[in-house]
Amino acid sequence: MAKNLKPSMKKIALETGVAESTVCRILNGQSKLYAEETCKRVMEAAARLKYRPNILVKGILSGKTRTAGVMIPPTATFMSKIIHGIHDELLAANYAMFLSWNDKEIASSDDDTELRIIHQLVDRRVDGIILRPTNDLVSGMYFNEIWERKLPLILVDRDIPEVSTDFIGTDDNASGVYIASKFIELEHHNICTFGVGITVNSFRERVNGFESTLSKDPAIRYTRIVENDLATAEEKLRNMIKQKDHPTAIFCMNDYYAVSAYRIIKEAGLRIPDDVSVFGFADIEHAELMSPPLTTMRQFPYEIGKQAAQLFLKKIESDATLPPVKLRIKPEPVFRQSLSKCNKK
Amino acid sequence: MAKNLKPSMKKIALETGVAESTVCRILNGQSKLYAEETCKRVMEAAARLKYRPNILVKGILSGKTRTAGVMIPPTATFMSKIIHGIHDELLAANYAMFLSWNDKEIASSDDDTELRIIHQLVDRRVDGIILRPTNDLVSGMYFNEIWERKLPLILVDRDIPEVSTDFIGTDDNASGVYIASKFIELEHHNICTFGVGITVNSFRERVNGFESTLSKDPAIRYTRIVENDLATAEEKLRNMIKQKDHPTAIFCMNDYYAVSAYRIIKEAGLRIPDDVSVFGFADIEHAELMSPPLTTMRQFPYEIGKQAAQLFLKKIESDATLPPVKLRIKPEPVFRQSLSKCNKK
DNA sequence: TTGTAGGCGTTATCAT
DNA sequence: ATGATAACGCCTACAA
Repeated sequence: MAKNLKPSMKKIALETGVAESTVCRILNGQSKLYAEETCKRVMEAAARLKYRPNILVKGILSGKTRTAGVMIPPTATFMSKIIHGIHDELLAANYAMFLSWNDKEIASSDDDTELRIIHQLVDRRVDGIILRPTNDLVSGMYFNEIWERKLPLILVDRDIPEVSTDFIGTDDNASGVYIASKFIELEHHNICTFGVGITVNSFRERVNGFESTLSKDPAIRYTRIVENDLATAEEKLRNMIKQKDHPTAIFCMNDYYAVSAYRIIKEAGLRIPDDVSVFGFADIEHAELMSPPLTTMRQFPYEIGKQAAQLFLKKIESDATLPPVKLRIKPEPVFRQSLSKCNKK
Repeated sequence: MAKNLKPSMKKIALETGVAESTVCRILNGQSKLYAEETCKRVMEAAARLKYRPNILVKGILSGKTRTAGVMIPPTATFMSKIIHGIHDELLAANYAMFLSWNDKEIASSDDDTELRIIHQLVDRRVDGIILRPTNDLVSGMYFNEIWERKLPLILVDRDIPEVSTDFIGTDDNASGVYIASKFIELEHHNICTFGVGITVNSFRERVNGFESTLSKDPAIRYTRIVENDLATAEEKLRNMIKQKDHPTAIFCMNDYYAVSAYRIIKEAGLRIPDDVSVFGFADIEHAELMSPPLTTMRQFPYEIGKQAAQLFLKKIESDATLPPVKLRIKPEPVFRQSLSKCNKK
């Protein structure tokens, strides 16, 4: 009977006795060209067969799939919110989103996950890619696969400095400056940073802004604890905090490290903020529930996602090669109870 | 010069002076059929042109895109973990994942987001769909679009009872039974539930198991507070808790409602668990940080996701129509400090 | 107002 | 050991 199994224009054409091109034009809104009677028959058949266009074909023909490849792990709320922003913006523009990621922290040379994912995306002819670099040592290797194909690439949250790509994230440097100024304003003179992963650009920027501000005041004693792994960092902080002249103010590279710092400070029998002030970064949910509630910087992940997707769409829909955009959204301090004026000496 | 802009088999064929079908076979691992020299030339050209196969075409030809449509909002950690499980399993099988969702709670009739998303997926010819129903009133409408095309559909977290589809989730009924038994064991005689959204099947199951167990003991006084909106539910609980004979044990439909219950109990000047015991559901992160730390049921979202994806793959890769699977993973109680023996009377 | 023909990139089939 | 051809579903020129 019906030769073709799946609904297609050909099948509609066969059933209605018109040419495929007729079906095509009617279904694509050029019905005014045709006799009302023909249109009706075609539309009716399409509805009856539950016809849906095959976008894969359009993709082949036009080279545009209205699809974005997104490589961001939804492992923390912060990241999920970025994805959320991207998603909403893409959906509004009727784009679909592939989501995939490699959540392994360490870049073992035999792990080709990133490459496999990029190939999955390229082979499906996504129009571009939005990704959050894991750290700047690894990711670079795979970027070639993207650039070689001249696919728009938008980085979020973490920039890769050596490379001129579009980037949407937080103004980390300014944040570091802000927090340092705050510590100075509160008369702290013995200060340290605490965190893991200096190969992550956002952390580096925070530290840079922070240190450059502190260094203006020669009376300040400063120690940087940003190690390659948490255990080492914790060990260092534990040792410092035991000393009589321990730091009175700690800038934690993010709120998770602040949780860790809290524990170390409390174990040493010190109080927050009376003995040690703590400033976090990111404003994760339980920052508010910590005791005392953590003072931290609130970022705008949903907004970052939205902006990233908007830029993505702009890049795609203008054929011209636009110069790379770097957008750093200013975070907002959230003052709670982990910060006070220096009580010491 | 090179006529075609993008790398393709045709282009490789042109550059190397062989036929397209030759290129095709060599690139698909049938090189032993050919002269070494030819293979080398073709491979070299492919590498030089950075050739990547166009999977869209394979999709058209084979009807298989190695792609899943996933409709789950990564709005809570629980859901992100489900997505994580699905992702890992799909990636291992070299499937790609479209992710999209409608996070509007209320089903306004002019909101066609769900339908639009399903069309996005269908039009891109996904091999099947994994989704978490928002509630059983709404989603049904759109399922037709999926069934009509005989696409495998796997439900996660929330089943839709009237419908015989594959489902992977938590054993909610057994959980309700368990918690009720626990309350009875702790000699509570005045008990209530607290939550929002009885049109959500998982909640209904929890309540069913809970109530059916309680009803075996006629000495127990029981009130169900499961309303259509949070404000109403809170109002009811607030009123109850003020009474002299307030409930001494509350089963919250999930941990978020437990947060709300905690506040109401504390505002009434009562202590947890001395005056009122609270049992949550889901084990969200800050359950542990609440004061007192919340006793709750831990679910296994990552596992749910993995199982869902495995089932998805099984459905797709066997042509036969398998009977629907319903898998309910048993959650695990996590005892912390919000639960105690009844002190009253 | 409608139809025909060719092509997009790949593969399977049937030659040579 | 290699080529030619048709087909997948859709679209665009170019007829008629």
